[in-house]
Amino acid sequence: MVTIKDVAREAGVSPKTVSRVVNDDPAVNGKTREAVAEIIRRMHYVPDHAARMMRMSHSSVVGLMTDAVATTPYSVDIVRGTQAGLREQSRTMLIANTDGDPGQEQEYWRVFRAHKVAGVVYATMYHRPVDLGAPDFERGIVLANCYSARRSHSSVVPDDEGGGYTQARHLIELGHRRIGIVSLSPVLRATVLRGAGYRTAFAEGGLLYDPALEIPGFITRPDGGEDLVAYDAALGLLRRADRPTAIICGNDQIAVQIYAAAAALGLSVPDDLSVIGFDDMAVITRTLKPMLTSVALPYFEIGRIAVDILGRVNGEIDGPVVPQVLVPCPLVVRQSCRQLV
Amino acid sequence: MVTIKDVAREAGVSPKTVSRVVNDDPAVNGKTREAVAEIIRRMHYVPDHAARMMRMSHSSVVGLMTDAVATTPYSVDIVRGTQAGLREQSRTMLIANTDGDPGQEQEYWRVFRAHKVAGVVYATMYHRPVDLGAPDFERGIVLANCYSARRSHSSVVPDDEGGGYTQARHLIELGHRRIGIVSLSPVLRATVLRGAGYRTAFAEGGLLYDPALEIPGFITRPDGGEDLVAYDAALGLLRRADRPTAIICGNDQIAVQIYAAAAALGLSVPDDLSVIGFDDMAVITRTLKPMLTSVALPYFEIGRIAVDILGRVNGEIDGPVVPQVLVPCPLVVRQSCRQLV
DNA sequence: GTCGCGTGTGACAGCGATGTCATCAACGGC
DNA sequence: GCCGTTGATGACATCGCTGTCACACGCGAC
Repeated sequence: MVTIKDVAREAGVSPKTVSRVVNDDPAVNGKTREAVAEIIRRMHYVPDHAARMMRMSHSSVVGLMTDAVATTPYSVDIVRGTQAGLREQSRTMLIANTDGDPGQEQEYWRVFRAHKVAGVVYATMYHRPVDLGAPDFERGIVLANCYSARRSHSSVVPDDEGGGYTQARHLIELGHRRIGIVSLSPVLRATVLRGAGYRTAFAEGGLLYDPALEIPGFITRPDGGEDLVAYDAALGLLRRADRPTAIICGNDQIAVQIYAAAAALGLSVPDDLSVIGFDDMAVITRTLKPMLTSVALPYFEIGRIAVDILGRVNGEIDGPVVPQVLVPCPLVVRQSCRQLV
Repeated sequence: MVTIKDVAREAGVSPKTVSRVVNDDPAVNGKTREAVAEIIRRMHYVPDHAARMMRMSHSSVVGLMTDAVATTPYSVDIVRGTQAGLREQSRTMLIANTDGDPGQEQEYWRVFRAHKVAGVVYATMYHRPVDLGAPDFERGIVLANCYSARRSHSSVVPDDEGGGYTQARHLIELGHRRIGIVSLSPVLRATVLRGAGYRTAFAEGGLLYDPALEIPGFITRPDGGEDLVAYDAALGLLRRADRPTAIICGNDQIAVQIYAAAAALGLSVPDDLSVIGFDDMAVITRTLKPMLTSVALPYFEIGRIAVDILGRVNGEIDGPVVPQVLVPCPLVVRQSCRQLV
């Protein structure tokens, strides 16, 4: 390994001067700076992170602690967003996947402490409350896609209520008056919040919210697993005499089954039935025929913003430390919803 | 921060003894060990990674360099597998996403050098050749889901040919004799390899390979993007007088469109048409009605094995350094293929 | 009593970087 | 010609940890 001393010797200056050049200290003569910089390039000198970190007693690495985010298709974009945010700060990311196991989580908190990470983004796969169990960790922690019931940390979460409102509003604007809903498991926070959004939009549009038209598309089994029953839910809705002209889905997977149910009944999307998804998972929305209109979960943005907030919490970036950021869920219009005359 | 000296003072021993306890050096009296360990627990002492790394001049962190793996639903499992492998070695992972930009990649090689990472897993989203452009990096590098055309590094790749063989073989064993293929873009290596697999299985089963029955489901646009045209491809196949009884898909997204095309023609899966996918993306395979039989891309295993090979390359794990590992693609049987009488 | 040996422990140096403070040359003002 | 100031550079200590080597002690062999 080539060290600062090697460079210093080669350049005929002291190590401290090389250090100054590396760190853009203005108190270096232009000529010296040039010469040293050239030698650094030539020798491929890269300052040792460990030594630097030791001297400066904090690292340029941020920890990303997740239950399963980094490893499931649903919310990987949080990772991408986090990484993008960190890149702007020339930082890197140490990633820890706990698989939801508290033992592993405990272990990784130790790792993060050992690495003196500059902060931690704590992300979850589902939008839900978390309890961090007071890890004795001195640097900032920001929650992404989750929030602290005790309000102990700042959080960045999707605006599920707004997302639900957007879904319903879009259909209402297209002229739909009978709207069915095939929702996520009722135990999820997202379901509750979006339900509130639906009602607001319905009320605004002068529609009545009819509980008979809302059916869960997922049911949670006693063992914690989930069964996707959207197909049957959709059949139930579509066989009614007063068949809805549009269906709001709790996520894009539900939409897949609704397409199938509609096809089975000889109904065409969007001519006979409009469908709007949630999540905007490219793999599904762009694969279905016709392509699925959906409301996006802004995971990339969530990650990015979490990093920003983390900077504020640590006082490295100017700006207020807000307790919670609601990130809007934008509408992505494709071909699955039709304007009623 | 509580340091080794703090612990030493508290325990009334020298820092070196504390160090011995932390590192399980047997040359410590049982009583001393107990006492020191207790104090360590009580004070929440965590050895400083930077200092340790500096002293020992290598890190317990492995770099994961990817083009987009960490951030796309397709191949995130490589990340999970890598992490799982590292966990067994009590290591952690520094993650770098280049978005395919050589400038970023260059930058991250520097970061990895600065961190003195113990090695690098270089993973790509698609199975393809790569040219690492000789980064002056001293520790081991293992390629995951890609390989070096110049054979300069060990690689771990999916056995696409075997996967193709498995798809075809499964259908043949179920009695199918006319099998259509809706493949990935012909420019992909996977397409070529799987094609070879199909032919082998066809030959074994005494079937003729009919080029008219193989149609691309994706086409690559001049701008590099891809268009999913599997729906039309499927219609073409299914409207033939000598309609195939089964279709092999290049991936699971293609299967979605084939389901749709079949439904449009009033054909039922699997009664009138058997469909077998590739990739085994849970979001799709378990969402379709009926659930999709597919051949899995063993991304998790690839990541895991890559870490193992990395250990061998670095001489930390016993075992031969093989130039390439082909990881089998297992068949996952669900409900989309039917036995012909 | 001396020696050798094994066991447990500590003193000390040094890994590579940087903060602090000292040094030194050049220069303008008196 | 002297002094204070400014600008550029270097000497040195230090961050937390561990490898090396030395030392102290107890014990058995001669």
